[in-house]
Amino acid sequence: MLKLTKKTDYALMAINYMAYRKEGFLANTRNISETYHIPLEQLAKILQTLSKNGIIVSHNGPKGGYTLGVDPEQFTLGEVIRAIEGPIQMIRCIEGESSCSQTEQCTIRTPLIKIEQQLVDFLDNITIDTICNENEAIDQKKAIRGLSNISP
Amino acid sequence: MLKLTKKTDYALMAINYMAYRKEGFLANTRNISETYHIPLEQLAKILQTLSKNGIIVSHNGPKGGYTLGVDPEQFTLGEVIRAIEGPIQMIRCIEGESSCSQTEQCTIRTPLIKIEQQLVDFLDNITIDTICNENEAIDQKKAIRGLSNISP
DNA sequence: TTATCGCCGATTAATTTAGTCGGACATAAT
DNA sequence: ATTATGTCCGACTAAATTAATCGGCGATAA
Ligand code: FES
Ligand code: FES
Repeated sequence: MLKLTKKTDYALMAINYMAYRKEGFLANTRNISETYHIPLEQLAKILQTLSKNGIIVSHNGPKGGYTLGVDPEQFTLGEVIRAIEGPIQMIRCIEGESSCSQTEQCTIRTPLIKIEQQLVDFLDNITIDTICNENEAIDQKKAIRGLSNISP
Repeated sequence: MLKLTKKTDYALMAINYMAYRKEGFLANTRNISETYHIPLEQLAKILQTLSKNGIIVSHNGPKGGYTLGVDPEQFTLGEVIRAIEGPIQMIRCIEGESSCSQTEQCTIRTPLIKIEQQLVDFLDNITIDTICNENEAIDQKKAIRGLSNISP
């Protein structure tokens, strides 16, 4: 049903949690886990993946945690999905690898690849702030914007 | 990974098989199954579902089979997906039913529903002929169009 | 030097998707 | 009428994917 994975859900929540925070704020796994009732161990894994992909930045040791590593207004939903779930693919039979028994006579593959590309473009045009904007952090955001508008 | 189900794949292949056929042509499950190497029993199920949704029309008895029940230039990919896989939903937590343990404090649900709606609109604007056009049936199609162009 | 954090591989459990089985009903041809 | 060939339908098993857990390591601020 073209569903996003629960992992992606969690990832987006975590990113949202970190977005538009004060300089120096560190989000740790436990806090996020408790805030959203996400299983700790699983969230840890997800954050590690995000970190490995540079989407968030890790700070080790006690009082450590994570910081958002990208600009919510530049970074897109498509990239988050790819980081967590791997490449976006509507069709399952990729050229070369793991071809299904239909690959030879499949008539719908080529046209679906084009549609898939449009889907990817669509997701790559949805910035993270579209998702983060609808909650309380919006106030902080406005404050930040107000500041940066002083020196145009 | 926003993947389409194999069932949908099969459904699209079958629809493609039936599209732009001569008046009176009946496609039977066995033929389609052998042409594309789709497991017979499974294809049968899929065709029954399509039939129940009016996408194809069934003709019982020997020499029976199926006929396309919709206009490939009017009918969309979104409707096929819905017929086979149920409603398109990126997010898994639907209001009321089966709420996950995050529903209460989930910050990403509302914005994702909007994005999901855009996705649905996108799929509802892709007509079946976009998928069927890229193969040999195109000749037949042109012939049909040529005929109908005689009397504008 | 220790308690608190992130890091990682492997494993198990749950859910979803794929494919199968067995038997009913419809009908055209013999 | 009987038969062969087709659709129809529910329940079932198998495979694949996703969700969640476990156990132990490494970094570092207090
Ligand atoms: S179903 Fe595998 S290539 Fe189309
Ligand atoms: S994860 Fe269930 S509502 Fe968002």
